[in-house]
Amino acid sequence: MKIIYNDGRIEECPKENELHVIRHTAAHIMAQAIKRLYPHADFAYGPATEKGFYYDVDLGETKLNDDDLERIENEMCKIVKENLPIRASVLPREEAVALMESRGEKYKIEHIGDLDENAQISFYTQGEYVDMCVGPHLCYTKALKAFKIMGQSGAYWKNDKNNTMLTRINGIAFSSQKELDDYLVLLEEAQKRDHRKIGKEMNLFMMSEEAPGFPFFLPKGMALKNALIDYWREIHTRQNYVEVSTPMIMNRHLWETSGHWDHYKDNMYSTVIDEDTYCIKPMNCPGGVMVYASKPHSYRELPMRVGELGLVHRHELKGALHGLFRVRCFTQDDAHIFMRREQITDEIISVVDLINEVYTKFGFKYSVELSTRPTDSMGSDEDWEAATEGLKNALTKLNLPYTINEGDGAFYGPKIDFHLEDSLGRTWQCGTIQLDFQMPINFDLEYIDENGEKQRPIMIHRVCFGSIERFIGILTEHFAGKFPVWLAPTQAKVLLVSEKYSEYGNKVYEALRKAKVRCELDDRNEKIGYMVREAQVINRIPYMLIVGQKEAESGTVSVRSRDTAQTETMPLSDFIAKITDEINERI
RNA sequence: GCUACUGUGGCUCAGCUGGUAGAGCAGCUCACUCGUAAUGAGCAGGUCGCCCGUUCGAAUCGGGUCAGUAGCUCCA
Repeated sequence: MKIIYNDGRIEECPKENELHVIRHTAAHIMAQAIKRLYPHADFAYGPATEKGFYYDVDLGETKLNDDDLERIENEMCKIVKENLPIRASVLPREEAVALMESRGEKYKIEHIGDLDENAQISFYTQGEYVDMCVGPHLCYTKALKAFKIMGQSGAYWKNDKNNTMLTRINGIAFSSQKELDDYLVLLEEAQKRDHRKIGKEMNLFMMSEEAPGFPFFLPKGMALKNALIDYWREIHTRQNYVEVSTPMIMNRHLWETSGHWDHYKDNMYSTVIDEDTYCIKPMNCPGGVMVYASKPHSYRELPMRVGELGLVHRHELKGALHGLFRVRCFTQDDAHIFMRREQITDEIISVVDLINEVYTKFGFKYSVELSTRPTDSMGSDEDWEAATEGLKNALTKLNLPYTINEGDGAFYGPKIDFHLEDSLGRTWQCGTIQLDFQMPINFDLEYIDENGEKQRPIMIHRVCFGSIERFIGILTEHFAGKFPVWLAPTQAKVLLVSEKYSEYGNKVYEALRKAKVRCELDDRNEKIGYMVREAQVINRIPYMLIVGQKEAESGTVSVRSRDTAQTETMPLSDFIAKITDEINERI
């Protein structure tokens, strides 16, 4: 595949850049199509992305509907057919501005203003269309083989909500029609794993118009959540964490001390009690801090690891809500670690190890970000510097690759964030480790050192799952609802071949219950195929125990596996031993 | 909060240009007592998210509002 660079060179495209160039050219061709249909369109940015491409365009008062998008796509096809040559050119700054002015491209002019003074400003031309762009691009419009417009949305100029709202039209492009078709099939498959859909099918959770963003956990979802919590308690006890529970509602005064009132009040729910303002906790830290402050501490107690499964409420913008991924109330598997300065690196390493252990257990791939000081924050530059260095040191020591997310830290400290992918490849922050020098100052926390002197502890705020709700969403999509036995809401279901065997079926069911297996009995007058389908396909139950004459006579069960659809007949006691082993796999 | 779109029985959906709703699944009842991805028949279930308006008449048109979807902004 030949491509043209902005200095006019035409060369073979490195394989790894092909898709990017194809998508970037697709963006230009789309812009050209838009300009033909809407001559008043002003273009902003139109990059290739990881999945496709988009162009942000100012259409003034014009609103687009689906038919309009189809028209744009058709016009793109025409441009491809016209097989226009794509040419590059470079202009000095003034001429570049003049050219863009003559074409009424105000965003491009503003863009030139943002560029380095000596920057070469290059343009790509195809037919009547000219775009300011560094390239490279395909050499002919016909070289674009496969693309599709996927939708539109609003987007702010320069991603700043104080700027004009532009129309973002996004699409996907591939090097062949087959790859495009494959991708669309993949998308369909991914949608089948959507936790909102599976959550409904499996009766895990529900939402109500009466409580937007506040999920209801149904019995099945609660079983899953509790299994996850059991696991969490086991590993945290092993790591010498203790657990507390602190109040959901506390006086506004406390939130002023912690700094939440100043930095976070737009996201906090509050209420009036006896003429005083009380806030519903958006975070657990002040509670944890109060527990620490409730008595004096010796350096011998440090590091002190205090866990709390805290239900927090945050007023998130309604447009941001998304199934279990973005909700207004969620359970944080929180912990606050109080420690001495010299313990920072070791503690962070041990928390990273723990998070890694958990994610590895589920087979998750994750990415790590280091988020630094935001504009709206508190504390001295030195403390922020030291805290950020502390996190960096730990990451370096662990040899963990990470990217830096400038200005995305918490208002009280920098953080290491762990991101997990959903079925569509969108990433969601789950685990986070935040180093905090501020809260101990605000609450005047101290411990007595080996010389009998008062010292200020440092705090870590950390979560593994992040939000149990979000984590369950990720888990659901990761496993497509086919949870491992130890997590599955229902682990085994007894299916009767006919009512005649209900006595033996009940015996099997009771034996399973006694063995602490989460189980059900299907004694409806239905064909076995019907019950199997429901248990395996809809409810995704790991084991179906088919019970009929044969089994009743021999004291066995026919075990059908959800994952292999194979059946194996074994004595009931053998099955109980087998499933008990699998339930214990969580440890 | 912003942009576009969507909103019909528990679930998935049909209902063309306005004449007061239809299917499949699930549920219930009955028959069949059945061996591993849907047995058959019958019954019941909706003032079409909500409010206002246009009209002789609105699930269908207009406005508002609430909720949801995709993305933006923001965030676990």
